[in-house]
Amino acid sequence: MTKKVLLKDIAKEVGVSTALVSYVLNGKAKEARVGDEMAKKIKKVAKKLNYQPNLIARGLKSGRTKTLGLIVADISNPFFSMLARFIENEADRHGYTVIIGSSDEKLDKSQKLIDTFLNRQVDGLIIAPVEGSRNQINALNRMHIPVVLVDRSFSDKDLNAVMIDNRNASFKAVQLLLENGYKKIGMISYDTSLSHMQNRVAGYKEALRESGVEVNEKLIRKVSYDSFTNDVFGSLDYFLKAKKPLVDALFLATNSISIAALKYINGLSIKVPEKLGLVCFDESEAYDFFYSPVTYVKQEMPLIGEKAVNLLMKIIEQKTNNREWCVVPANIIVGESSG
Amino acid sequence: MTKKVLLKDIAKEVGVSTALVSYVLNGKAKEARVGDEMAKKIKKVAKKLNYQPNLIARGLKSGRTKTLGLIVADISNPFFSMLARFIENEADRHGYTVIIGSSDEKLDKSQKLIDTFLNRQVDGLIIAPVEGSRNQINALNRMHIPVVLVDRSFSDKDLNAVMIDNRNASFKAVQLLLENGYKKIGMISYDTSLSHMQNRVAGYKEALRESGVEVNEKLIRKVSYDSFTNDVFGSLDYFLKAKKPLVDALFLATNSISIAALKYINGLSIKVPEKLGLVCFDESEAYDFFYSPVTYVKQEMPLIGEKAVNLLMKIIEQKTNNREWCVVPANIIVGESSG
DNA sequence: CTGAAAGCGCTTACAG
DNA sequence: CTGAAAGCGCTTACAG
Repeated sequence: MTKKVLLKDIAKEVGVSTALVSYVLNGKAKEARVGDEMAKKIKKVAKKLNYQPNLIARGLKSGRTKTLGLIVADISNPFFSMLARFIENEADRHGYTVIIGSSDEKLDKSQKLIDTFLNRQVDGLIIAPVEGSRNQINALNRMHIPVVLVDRSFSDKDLNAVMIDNRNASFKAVQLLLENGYKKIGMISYDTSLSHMQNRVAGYKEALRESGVEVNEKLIRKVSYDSFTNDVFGSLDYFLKAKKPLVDALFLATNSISIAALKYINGLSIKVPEKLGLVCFDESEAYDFFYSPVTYVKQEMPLIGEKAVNLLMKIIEQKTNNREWCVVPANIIVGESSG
Repeated sequence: MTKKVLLKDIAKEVGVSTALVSYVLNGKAKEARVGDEMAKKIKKVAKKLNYQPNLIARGLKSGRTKTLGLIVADISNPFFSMLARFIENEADRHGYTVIIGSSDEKLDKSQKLIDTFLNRQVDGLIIAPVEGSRNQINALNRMHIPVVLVDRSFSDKDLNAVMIDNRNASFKAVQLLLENGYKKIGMISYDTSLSHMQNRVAGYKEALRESGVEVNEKLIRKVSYDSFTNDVFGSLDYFLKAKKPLVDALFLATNSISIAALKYINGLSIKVPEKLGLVCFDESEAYDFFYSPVTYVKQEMPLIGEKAVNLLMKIIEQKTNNREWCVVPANIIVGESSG
C-alpha cells in the first residue's frame, strides 16, 4: 500500500513549513513573496513524490469544494444525459467535478437532492427545476448559493437561467406545418406551469394566430408526467379515432411524448405525412427510423451545457450579481414527417 | 441569509458537549452510553434547528465520504446513462452519493478521473474499464481502494466485477439465427481485448461450432471505437456489396454498432429479415421503429446497477476480501429482424 | 522572504 | 453517564 503523500511530507523533504508548500502549490508564491529558487525546489519535490492534494481537507478549510451539483429530471433520459455530458466537460475545463441527481419531477426528491448537495458543500448548483419548486430555489438564493436553472424556469425573470427560445422554436415548428398546408394542428404537451411548456404552447398559438387560424383549446392536450404514455395514447385516440379526425397534423412538445406518440401512430393505419403531419421536439435515435423520418426541433446541447457552467462560474467568482437569462438558439431539422 | 447550524449550536442550546451530540446523531448513543432522556432532547433540538451535518468535515475526520465514483465510457450513451441511473438509485438507498465521469475509452481520461475521484476521497469506485487499464486497476488494488468493475473486465478473474453472461447471451442470439435457417452469419464487434467483446465473439463461435458450421474469421469484423461509424459502414459494404453477399445474417455486438448498422441498412435495398437476419445487442428507442422490429439481447440494467453497488458496499464495509465475479442474466427479446 | 499557529466542523479514543 | 481534547489535511492571516 503506497502511503498517501501529504503537504508535510513535502515540507519535511524540502526543509520548510507546510505554509510555504501550500502557497507555492496554489500559485500564490508571489503573493506570499516566496523565493523563486525555493518555489522551484518545492514544485520539483511535489512532482517527484506525486503529491495529490486532499480536496476534502482543502474544501473544509477554504469553504470551496470545486464541486457542482446537477439536478435533472432523469439522467437516463437522453436529453438530460446529453446535457450532463456537456456540463461535465465544461465543468472539468474549469477544474470542477459534477455530482448528478435525478428528481423524477418530484418536489420531495428535488429537495432531498438539494439538501444532500449542500451538505456536501457544493460551490453551486445547476438545476432543471421541478414544477412548484420555486420555494426551493428562493431558499437557495436566500442562502446565497449560486444557482443556474437549465431547460426551464419560472415565469418571472428574477433568476439565472439558460435555455432555448422555446416560444420561437415552437412558432417555427408550427409555421412549417402551416406552410405545408396542414389546417388543423393539434399539440400534445406536459401539464405544467414551468416556462418551457408554457412557451412552447405560446409559440404554437402565436403561429396559428399569425396565419389567421383560430386557436382551439381542445386541440391542445396536456399529459401528466406520471402517466404520460397512457395519456399520449388517449390524446391520439381523441384526435384521430373520431369518424372525422380532429387534426391533420401534430406538434409534440418533448422527446418522451414524441416517442410514445410515434409508437402508437406506428400501429395505426393513418399515414404520415399524407394524412398526418408531425413535428417533434428534441432528438432521439428513433426519429430517423420512423417510416417517415421525423422533423424535429433540435436544441444546441453543447452550447446549453457550456453557457450554464460559464454563467455559474461567473456567479461563483462573484463577477456578477445581475440575474441573467441566457437564451440559446434552436433549429428545426426538416425530415419527411412534416410534409 | 440563514446561518448554517453547527454541532456546537445544538450543544450550546442543550447545554452539553459537541461529543454527546455527535454520538447521539450518529446513532452511537448506546455505545457511548448516553442517557435516554438526553438523547431524546438532543434529537429534538437538532430537528428544531434543522441541523444538517457538514459532510466535508465528517469526511475529513472519519476518512469516509459516503461518496462513490462511477467511471463509464460515455454518460450520454443510453446504456451507461441507464446504468448510472440504477447505480444512483441503489447508492442513495445506502446513503451514498455518486460522482460520474466519462472516460471516452481513453486511458489518460480514465486515469485523470481516477485521480480526481481519489483526491475527493471517494469510498469506492465502480468502473467500466478501458482497454489497457489493468495497471490502473492494479494500482487501486494496491492502495486498497474498493473497486467493482461493471459491464466488462479483464480475462483473469482476480477482480470484483458485475456483468452479464456475455458468452451465453451471444450464444443464444446466434443460435436463434441458426434455428431460423440462416447459414452465413457475420458479426461486427469492437476491436478490444476486454472481456465483454471477447466473450461475445466466443459465444458467437460456440453457437456456430455446435451447429456444425465452420467459423470463418473473415465474417468477424472488428471496428475501432474512434471511427466506428465509418468502420461499421465499411464492414457492411464488405459483407453485402459483393456480387453474392458474404452473409445472410448479422450479429451486432453493441447498441452503438447496431444503430450505425441499422441506419446504413435502412438505405440499402436488401430486405430484413428475408435476405438479412439481424440480432442486435442492448436496447435502443430505435429498435422498435426499424421497419422490421429488431431482435436484441437485453441486459438487466436494474440488476446490474444493484449488484454492483451492493458488492461495492460489502467491500467497503470489509465484509469480504474475496474477489467476486457476479454474473447477471440477459435475455433475448425476439422481434421480427431475426426471421 | 519564511514560520508558527489558528481554525474549517466534525469524530472518537480517553479519562473521569 | 458525560466532557475535554486531539486530530483529520489543508489554508491563510499574522508576526517577524
